[in-house]
Amino acid sequence: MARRTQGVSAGLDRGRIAAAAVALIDRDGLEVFGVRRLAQELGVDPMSIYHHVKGKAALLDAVSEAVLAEVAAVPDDDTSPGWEEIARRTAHEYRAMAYRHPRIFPLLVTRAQTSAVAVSALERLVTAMRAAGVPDQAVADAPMVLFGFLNGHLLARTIEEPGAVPAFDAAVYPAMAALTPLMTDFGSTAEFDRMLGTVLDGIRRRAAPDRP
Amino acid sequence: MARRTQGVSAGLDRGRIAAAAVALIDRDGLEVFGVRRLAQELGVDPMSIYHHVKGKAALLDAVSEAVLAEVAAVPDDDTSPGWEEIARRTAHEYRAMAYRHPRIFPLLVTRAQTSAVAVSALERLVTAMRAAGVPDQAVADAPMVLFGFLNGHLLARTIEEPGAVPAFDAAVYPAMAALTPLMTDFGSTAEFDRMLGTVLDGIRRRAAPDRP
DNA sequence: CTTGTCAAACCTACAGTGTAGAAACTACCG
DNA sequence: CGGTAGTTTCTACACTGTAGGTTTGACAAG
Repeated sequence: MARRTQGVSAGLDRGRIAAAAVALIDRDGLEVFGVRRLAQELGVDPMSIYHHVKGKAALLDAVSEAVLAEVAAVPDDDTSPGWEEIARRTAHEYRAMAYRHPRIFPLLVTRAQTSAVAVSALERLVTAMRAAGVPDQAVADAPMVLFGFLNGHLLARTIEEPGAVPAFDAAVYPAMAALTPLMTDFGSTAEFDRMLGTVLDGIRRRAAPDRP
Repeated sequence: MARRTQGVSAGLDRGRIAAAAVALIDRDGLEVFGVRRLAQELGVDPMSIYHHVKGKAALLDAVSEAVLAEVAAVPDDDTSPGWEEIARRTAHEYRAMAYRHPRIFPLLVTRAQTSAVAVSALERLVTAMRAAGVPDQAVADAPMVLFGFLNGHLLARTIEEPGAVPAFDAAVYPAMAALTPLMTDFGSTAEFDRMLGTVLDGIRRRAAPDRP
């Protein structure tokens, strides 16, 4: 048992701890995740972690913050993309993150998101919408509607096993059963894009209220 | 300490246990909820619960099932409401349930919903849409989009303390800060109705694809 | 070189958890 | 009366988060 000696630094800090925790949860899942396991993975005493993170709740905050930070960079490559394009790209980045960390995503959505990366993503979208002359109320609502949908939808996909198309009893639920052939792309990019498009349609409708 | 004698029935069953658990979580919260507390509330030994429910996970399943069952009855009072009306009513029932049990709702959305009440609600909506001649793909997508939004949006409301309007630093996030006056109805019925309307607009657009 | 201070890591211990396994008790059926 | 089935309780165990105290090395001042 290779024990560390006391007092000598193990190079721990919030970032390294969070990164290790992310990897560990990705591998083994949230249910069995704990301070002791994480410490073992880091080759460190469990209590050492508590010198950098206040408690388990703060540890999970750090994890969700680290994962959310991955989605920060929506590239501003071309010239002022327009708000729909920004929304679409951000949504796809967000989705990619969720699929990269399916066992962490439930953690993300059950915590309030006030971190800098989250807010700055909203700021970018909202700025573009105002620049396009969208009415203020529609602008204010748009990110809430969009991320409401994203969180709920992606949560449903990350909970289930991948490729789990539900089966409905045709005798009791004939309509649902009849539609199951159209749900076989459950979890696919195409399905996501279609539903995202539906939500964006709704937002666009409110963005230009002088259309029928 | 009034102990029960062994062997004599305490009238336990899955339903009573679930109901007590719901009340307990509503009162004290999910974090401190446990088998021992629940047993004490029921005046029963902790292990007695395990004879009716397989484990803690199954117990939480029962809780979420019980809460979801509250939303079962969307009244069919008037004559064939039309799918938009059905969707709107179901959404409001669902929201009311979420606000009745804010500490349980996070549990609901992190579990796959295959229970009878959940599916039959979908069946009703989907049947109405087909009867209205909506294209099949739009029908199949509609409940996923709707409940995706509902779960995500309501989750965000139930996590936060009620009436918590976020404050943004105007120097860093000018657009978000400028819009905060329009977010003061955070969590209100009016806000919900507006955003629900946005999503339904999107669904309606896909339901009638021959409009521009 | 000595001494003091500080931060980082470790060790110990404790209350609390979910739950496996067995024992105790009642009720019913023959 | 005896057996059997069904509930409830008892006991015990491995495990959790974490409070409190101890050890160690690094660095600066005297």
